[in-house]
Amino acid sequence: MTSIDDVARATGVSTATVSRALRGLSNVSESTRERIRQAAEQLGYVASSSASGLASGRTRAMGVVVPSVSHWFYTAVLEGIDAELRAASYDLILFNLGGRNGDRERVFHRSILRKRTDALIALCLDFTAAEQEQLLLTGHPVIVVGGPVRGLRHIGIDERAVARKATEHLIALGHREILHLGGEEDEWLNRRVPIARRQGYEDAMVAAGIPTRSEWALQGRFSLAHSREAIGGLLSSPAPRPTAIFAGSDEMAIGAMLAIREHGLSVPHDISVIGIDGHDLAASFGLTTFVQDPFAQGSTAAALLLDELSGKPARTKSVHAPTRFVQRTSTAPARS
Amino acid sequence: MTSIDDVARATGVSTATVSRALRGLSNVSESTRERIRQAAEQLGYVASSSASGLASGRTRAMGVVVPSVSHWFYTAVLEGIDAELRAASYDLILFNLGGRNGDRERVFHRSILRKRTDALIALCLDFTAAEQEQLLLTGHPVIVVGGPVRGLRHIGIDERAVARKATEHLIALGHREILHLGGEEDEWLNRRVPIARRQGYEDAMVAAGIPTRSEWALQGRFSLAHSREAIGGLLSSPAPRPTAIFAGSDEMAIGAMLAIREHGLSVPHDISVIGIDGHDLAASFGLTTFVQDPFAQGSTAAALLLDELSGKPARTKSVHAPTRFVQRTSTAPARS
DNA sequence: TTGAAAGCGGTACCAG
DNA sequence: CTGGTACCGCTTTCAA
Repeated sequence: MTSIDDVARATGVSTATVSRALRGLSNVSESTRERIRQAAEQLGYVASSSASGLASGRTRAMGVVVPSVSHWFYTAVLEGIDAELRAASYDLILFNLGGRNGDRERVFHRSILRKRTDALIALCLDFTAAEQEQLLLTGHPVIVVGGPVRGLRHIGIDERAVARKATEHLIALGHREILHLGGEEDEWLNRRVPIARRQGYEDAMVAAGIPTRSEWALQGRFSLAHSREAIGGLLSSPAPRPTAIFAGSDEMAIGAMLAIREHGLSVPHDISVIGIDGHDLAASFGLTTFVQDPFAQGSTAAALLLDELSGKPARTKSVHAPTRFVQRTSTAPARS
Repeated sequence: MTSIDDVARATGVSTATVSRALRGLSNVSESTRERIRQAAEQLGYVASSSASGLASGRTRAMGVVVPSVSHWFYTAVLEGIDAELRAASYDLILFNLGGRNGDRERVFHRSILRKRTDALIALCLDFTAAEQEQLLLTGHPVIVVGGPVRGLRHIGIDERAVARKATEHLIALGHREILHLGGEEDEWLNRRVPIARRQGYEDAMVAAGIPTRSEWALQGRFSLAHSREAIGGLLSSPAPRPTAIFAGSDEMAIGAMLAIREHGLSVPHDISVIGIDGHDLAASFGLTTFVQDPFAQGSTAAALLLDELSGKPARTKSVHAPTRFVQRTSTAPARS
């Protein structure tokens, strides 16, 4: 493997100059720089990240901690982060907590703290106090994307407010029998998201003076299949039917729509459905929803950290990402 | 940041011994090892990956090159790889080529070759001769998951054979008017996958003596939305309708099913649909398909590279991953 | 079983 | 603008 010495030898300058030239530092004459560049290119020289990391204390890599990689939201954020990092030629190290059974403990200890990254982005994760302490100990800038985490700044939509607005849309259409299909309020994830969305629903109901019924709080576990089953079960039962459903995510909303159609009912004629997210599939299903832009959230977060790494002052406060209401064909006025 | 010297000082042994003890090498007495372990734990010491990488020549990280991260197949493979790496406490560095406009060139040069990884897994990518050469130059073991690449070993299903079997299923049901909804045969991806799937379709048709029609080769671009539109367009036109559709992926198949239903037709009564993949959504839509297991493919690939890194002899030949036929409700006998 | 010391391949400070 | 040269923090012979 060709090293910096080879390049130095080939060009007749010192390794110090080669290093400076190749990194684009200013104090190198253009002619030397060009000569060095050519030699490096010709020899196929690429600096070892271990060596430069050790010497400079900067790894030029960013860590991204995700609860899983197979959900629309996570992958979209990941793409956004990646786009930004790629532009800055930073590498992306993926720390997958691996769902509920991939022990966080070890991932945390072995990898994240291994000084392999200059900064960290966490997706929709809640951290224990101990974990947060460890994170701060690394001295790396950290930011959370997706769900608020006490003690850490984050960027994400105002979950509760958006959920409220979505529910209000249904209420404004004259619906009062509104079911809430919620995500799992589970410990290993950031439970604050599904909780906030449920609360937004309740806010709207309370404000409109509509009583909520416990049997109309269904669990869709953020999954299309589970939601389909849950709503299917309801429709098969003799229980009273809602005239509208507010789902805590588009995937759940679509699952509900499938179930409704399978029962020979029509969306929105018999039951209106609204979601939150702006999932890829939403348009294909004609789902009315509040669209958020996870790609932008990811790239914003990455850009922010990159800025800090290059010396700009840190912004410690959290940011609310925008959402946009998109009316499609899954919601309609309640039949009187 | 606590370094190995701190631990050495705290325990009164040399850094060499600390290093050996913490890495579990055999030539350290159990008592010393335990003492060192405790001190390390207590001080919160974690070895710097840059330093150990530089000294040992091993980074304990694996690179994964993906064309994008937001498709079912890629994320599933990624999860599989990750599970394996996590178990071996290897880190995963994600190299996202970023679709068609994220310049591969730079990603390749700057990152992959930066000696940041010990091995490389490429998903469904075709490489130029130059790229392959660079890969080999790194001296790292490489494997491809998903689509065959000339010159590199790979693990993936037998695309052509599976496509043929899927089509034969339709033929066996008495269908002759079979449309093929194919993926994009695009340069920046591994075009061999969609091509092989189309060829499998043609193989089956030819073998059954059924002429193929050019107007029944539609482009679904591996996307649900595009497929829905393509099939929707066909059904809106006065063109003759097929009695069955073989889609080159489940996502495309589902798009087709949506379009068919939107046109007031029934699946499978009016049109049968079959896919390939075993996508998460397939079950919810009752899609008959050939299921593959990308998670397993990913973990197999990772395990194989890990083995080689730990000295086991390399297996240079490619492997065909298994598929499983799953009959659901989207296919039925042709009406006579 | 343990220690001493020479690197690993760059970076960055200090001279010139 | 360029060169000399201590490190960076760990691994790995080689000796003891």
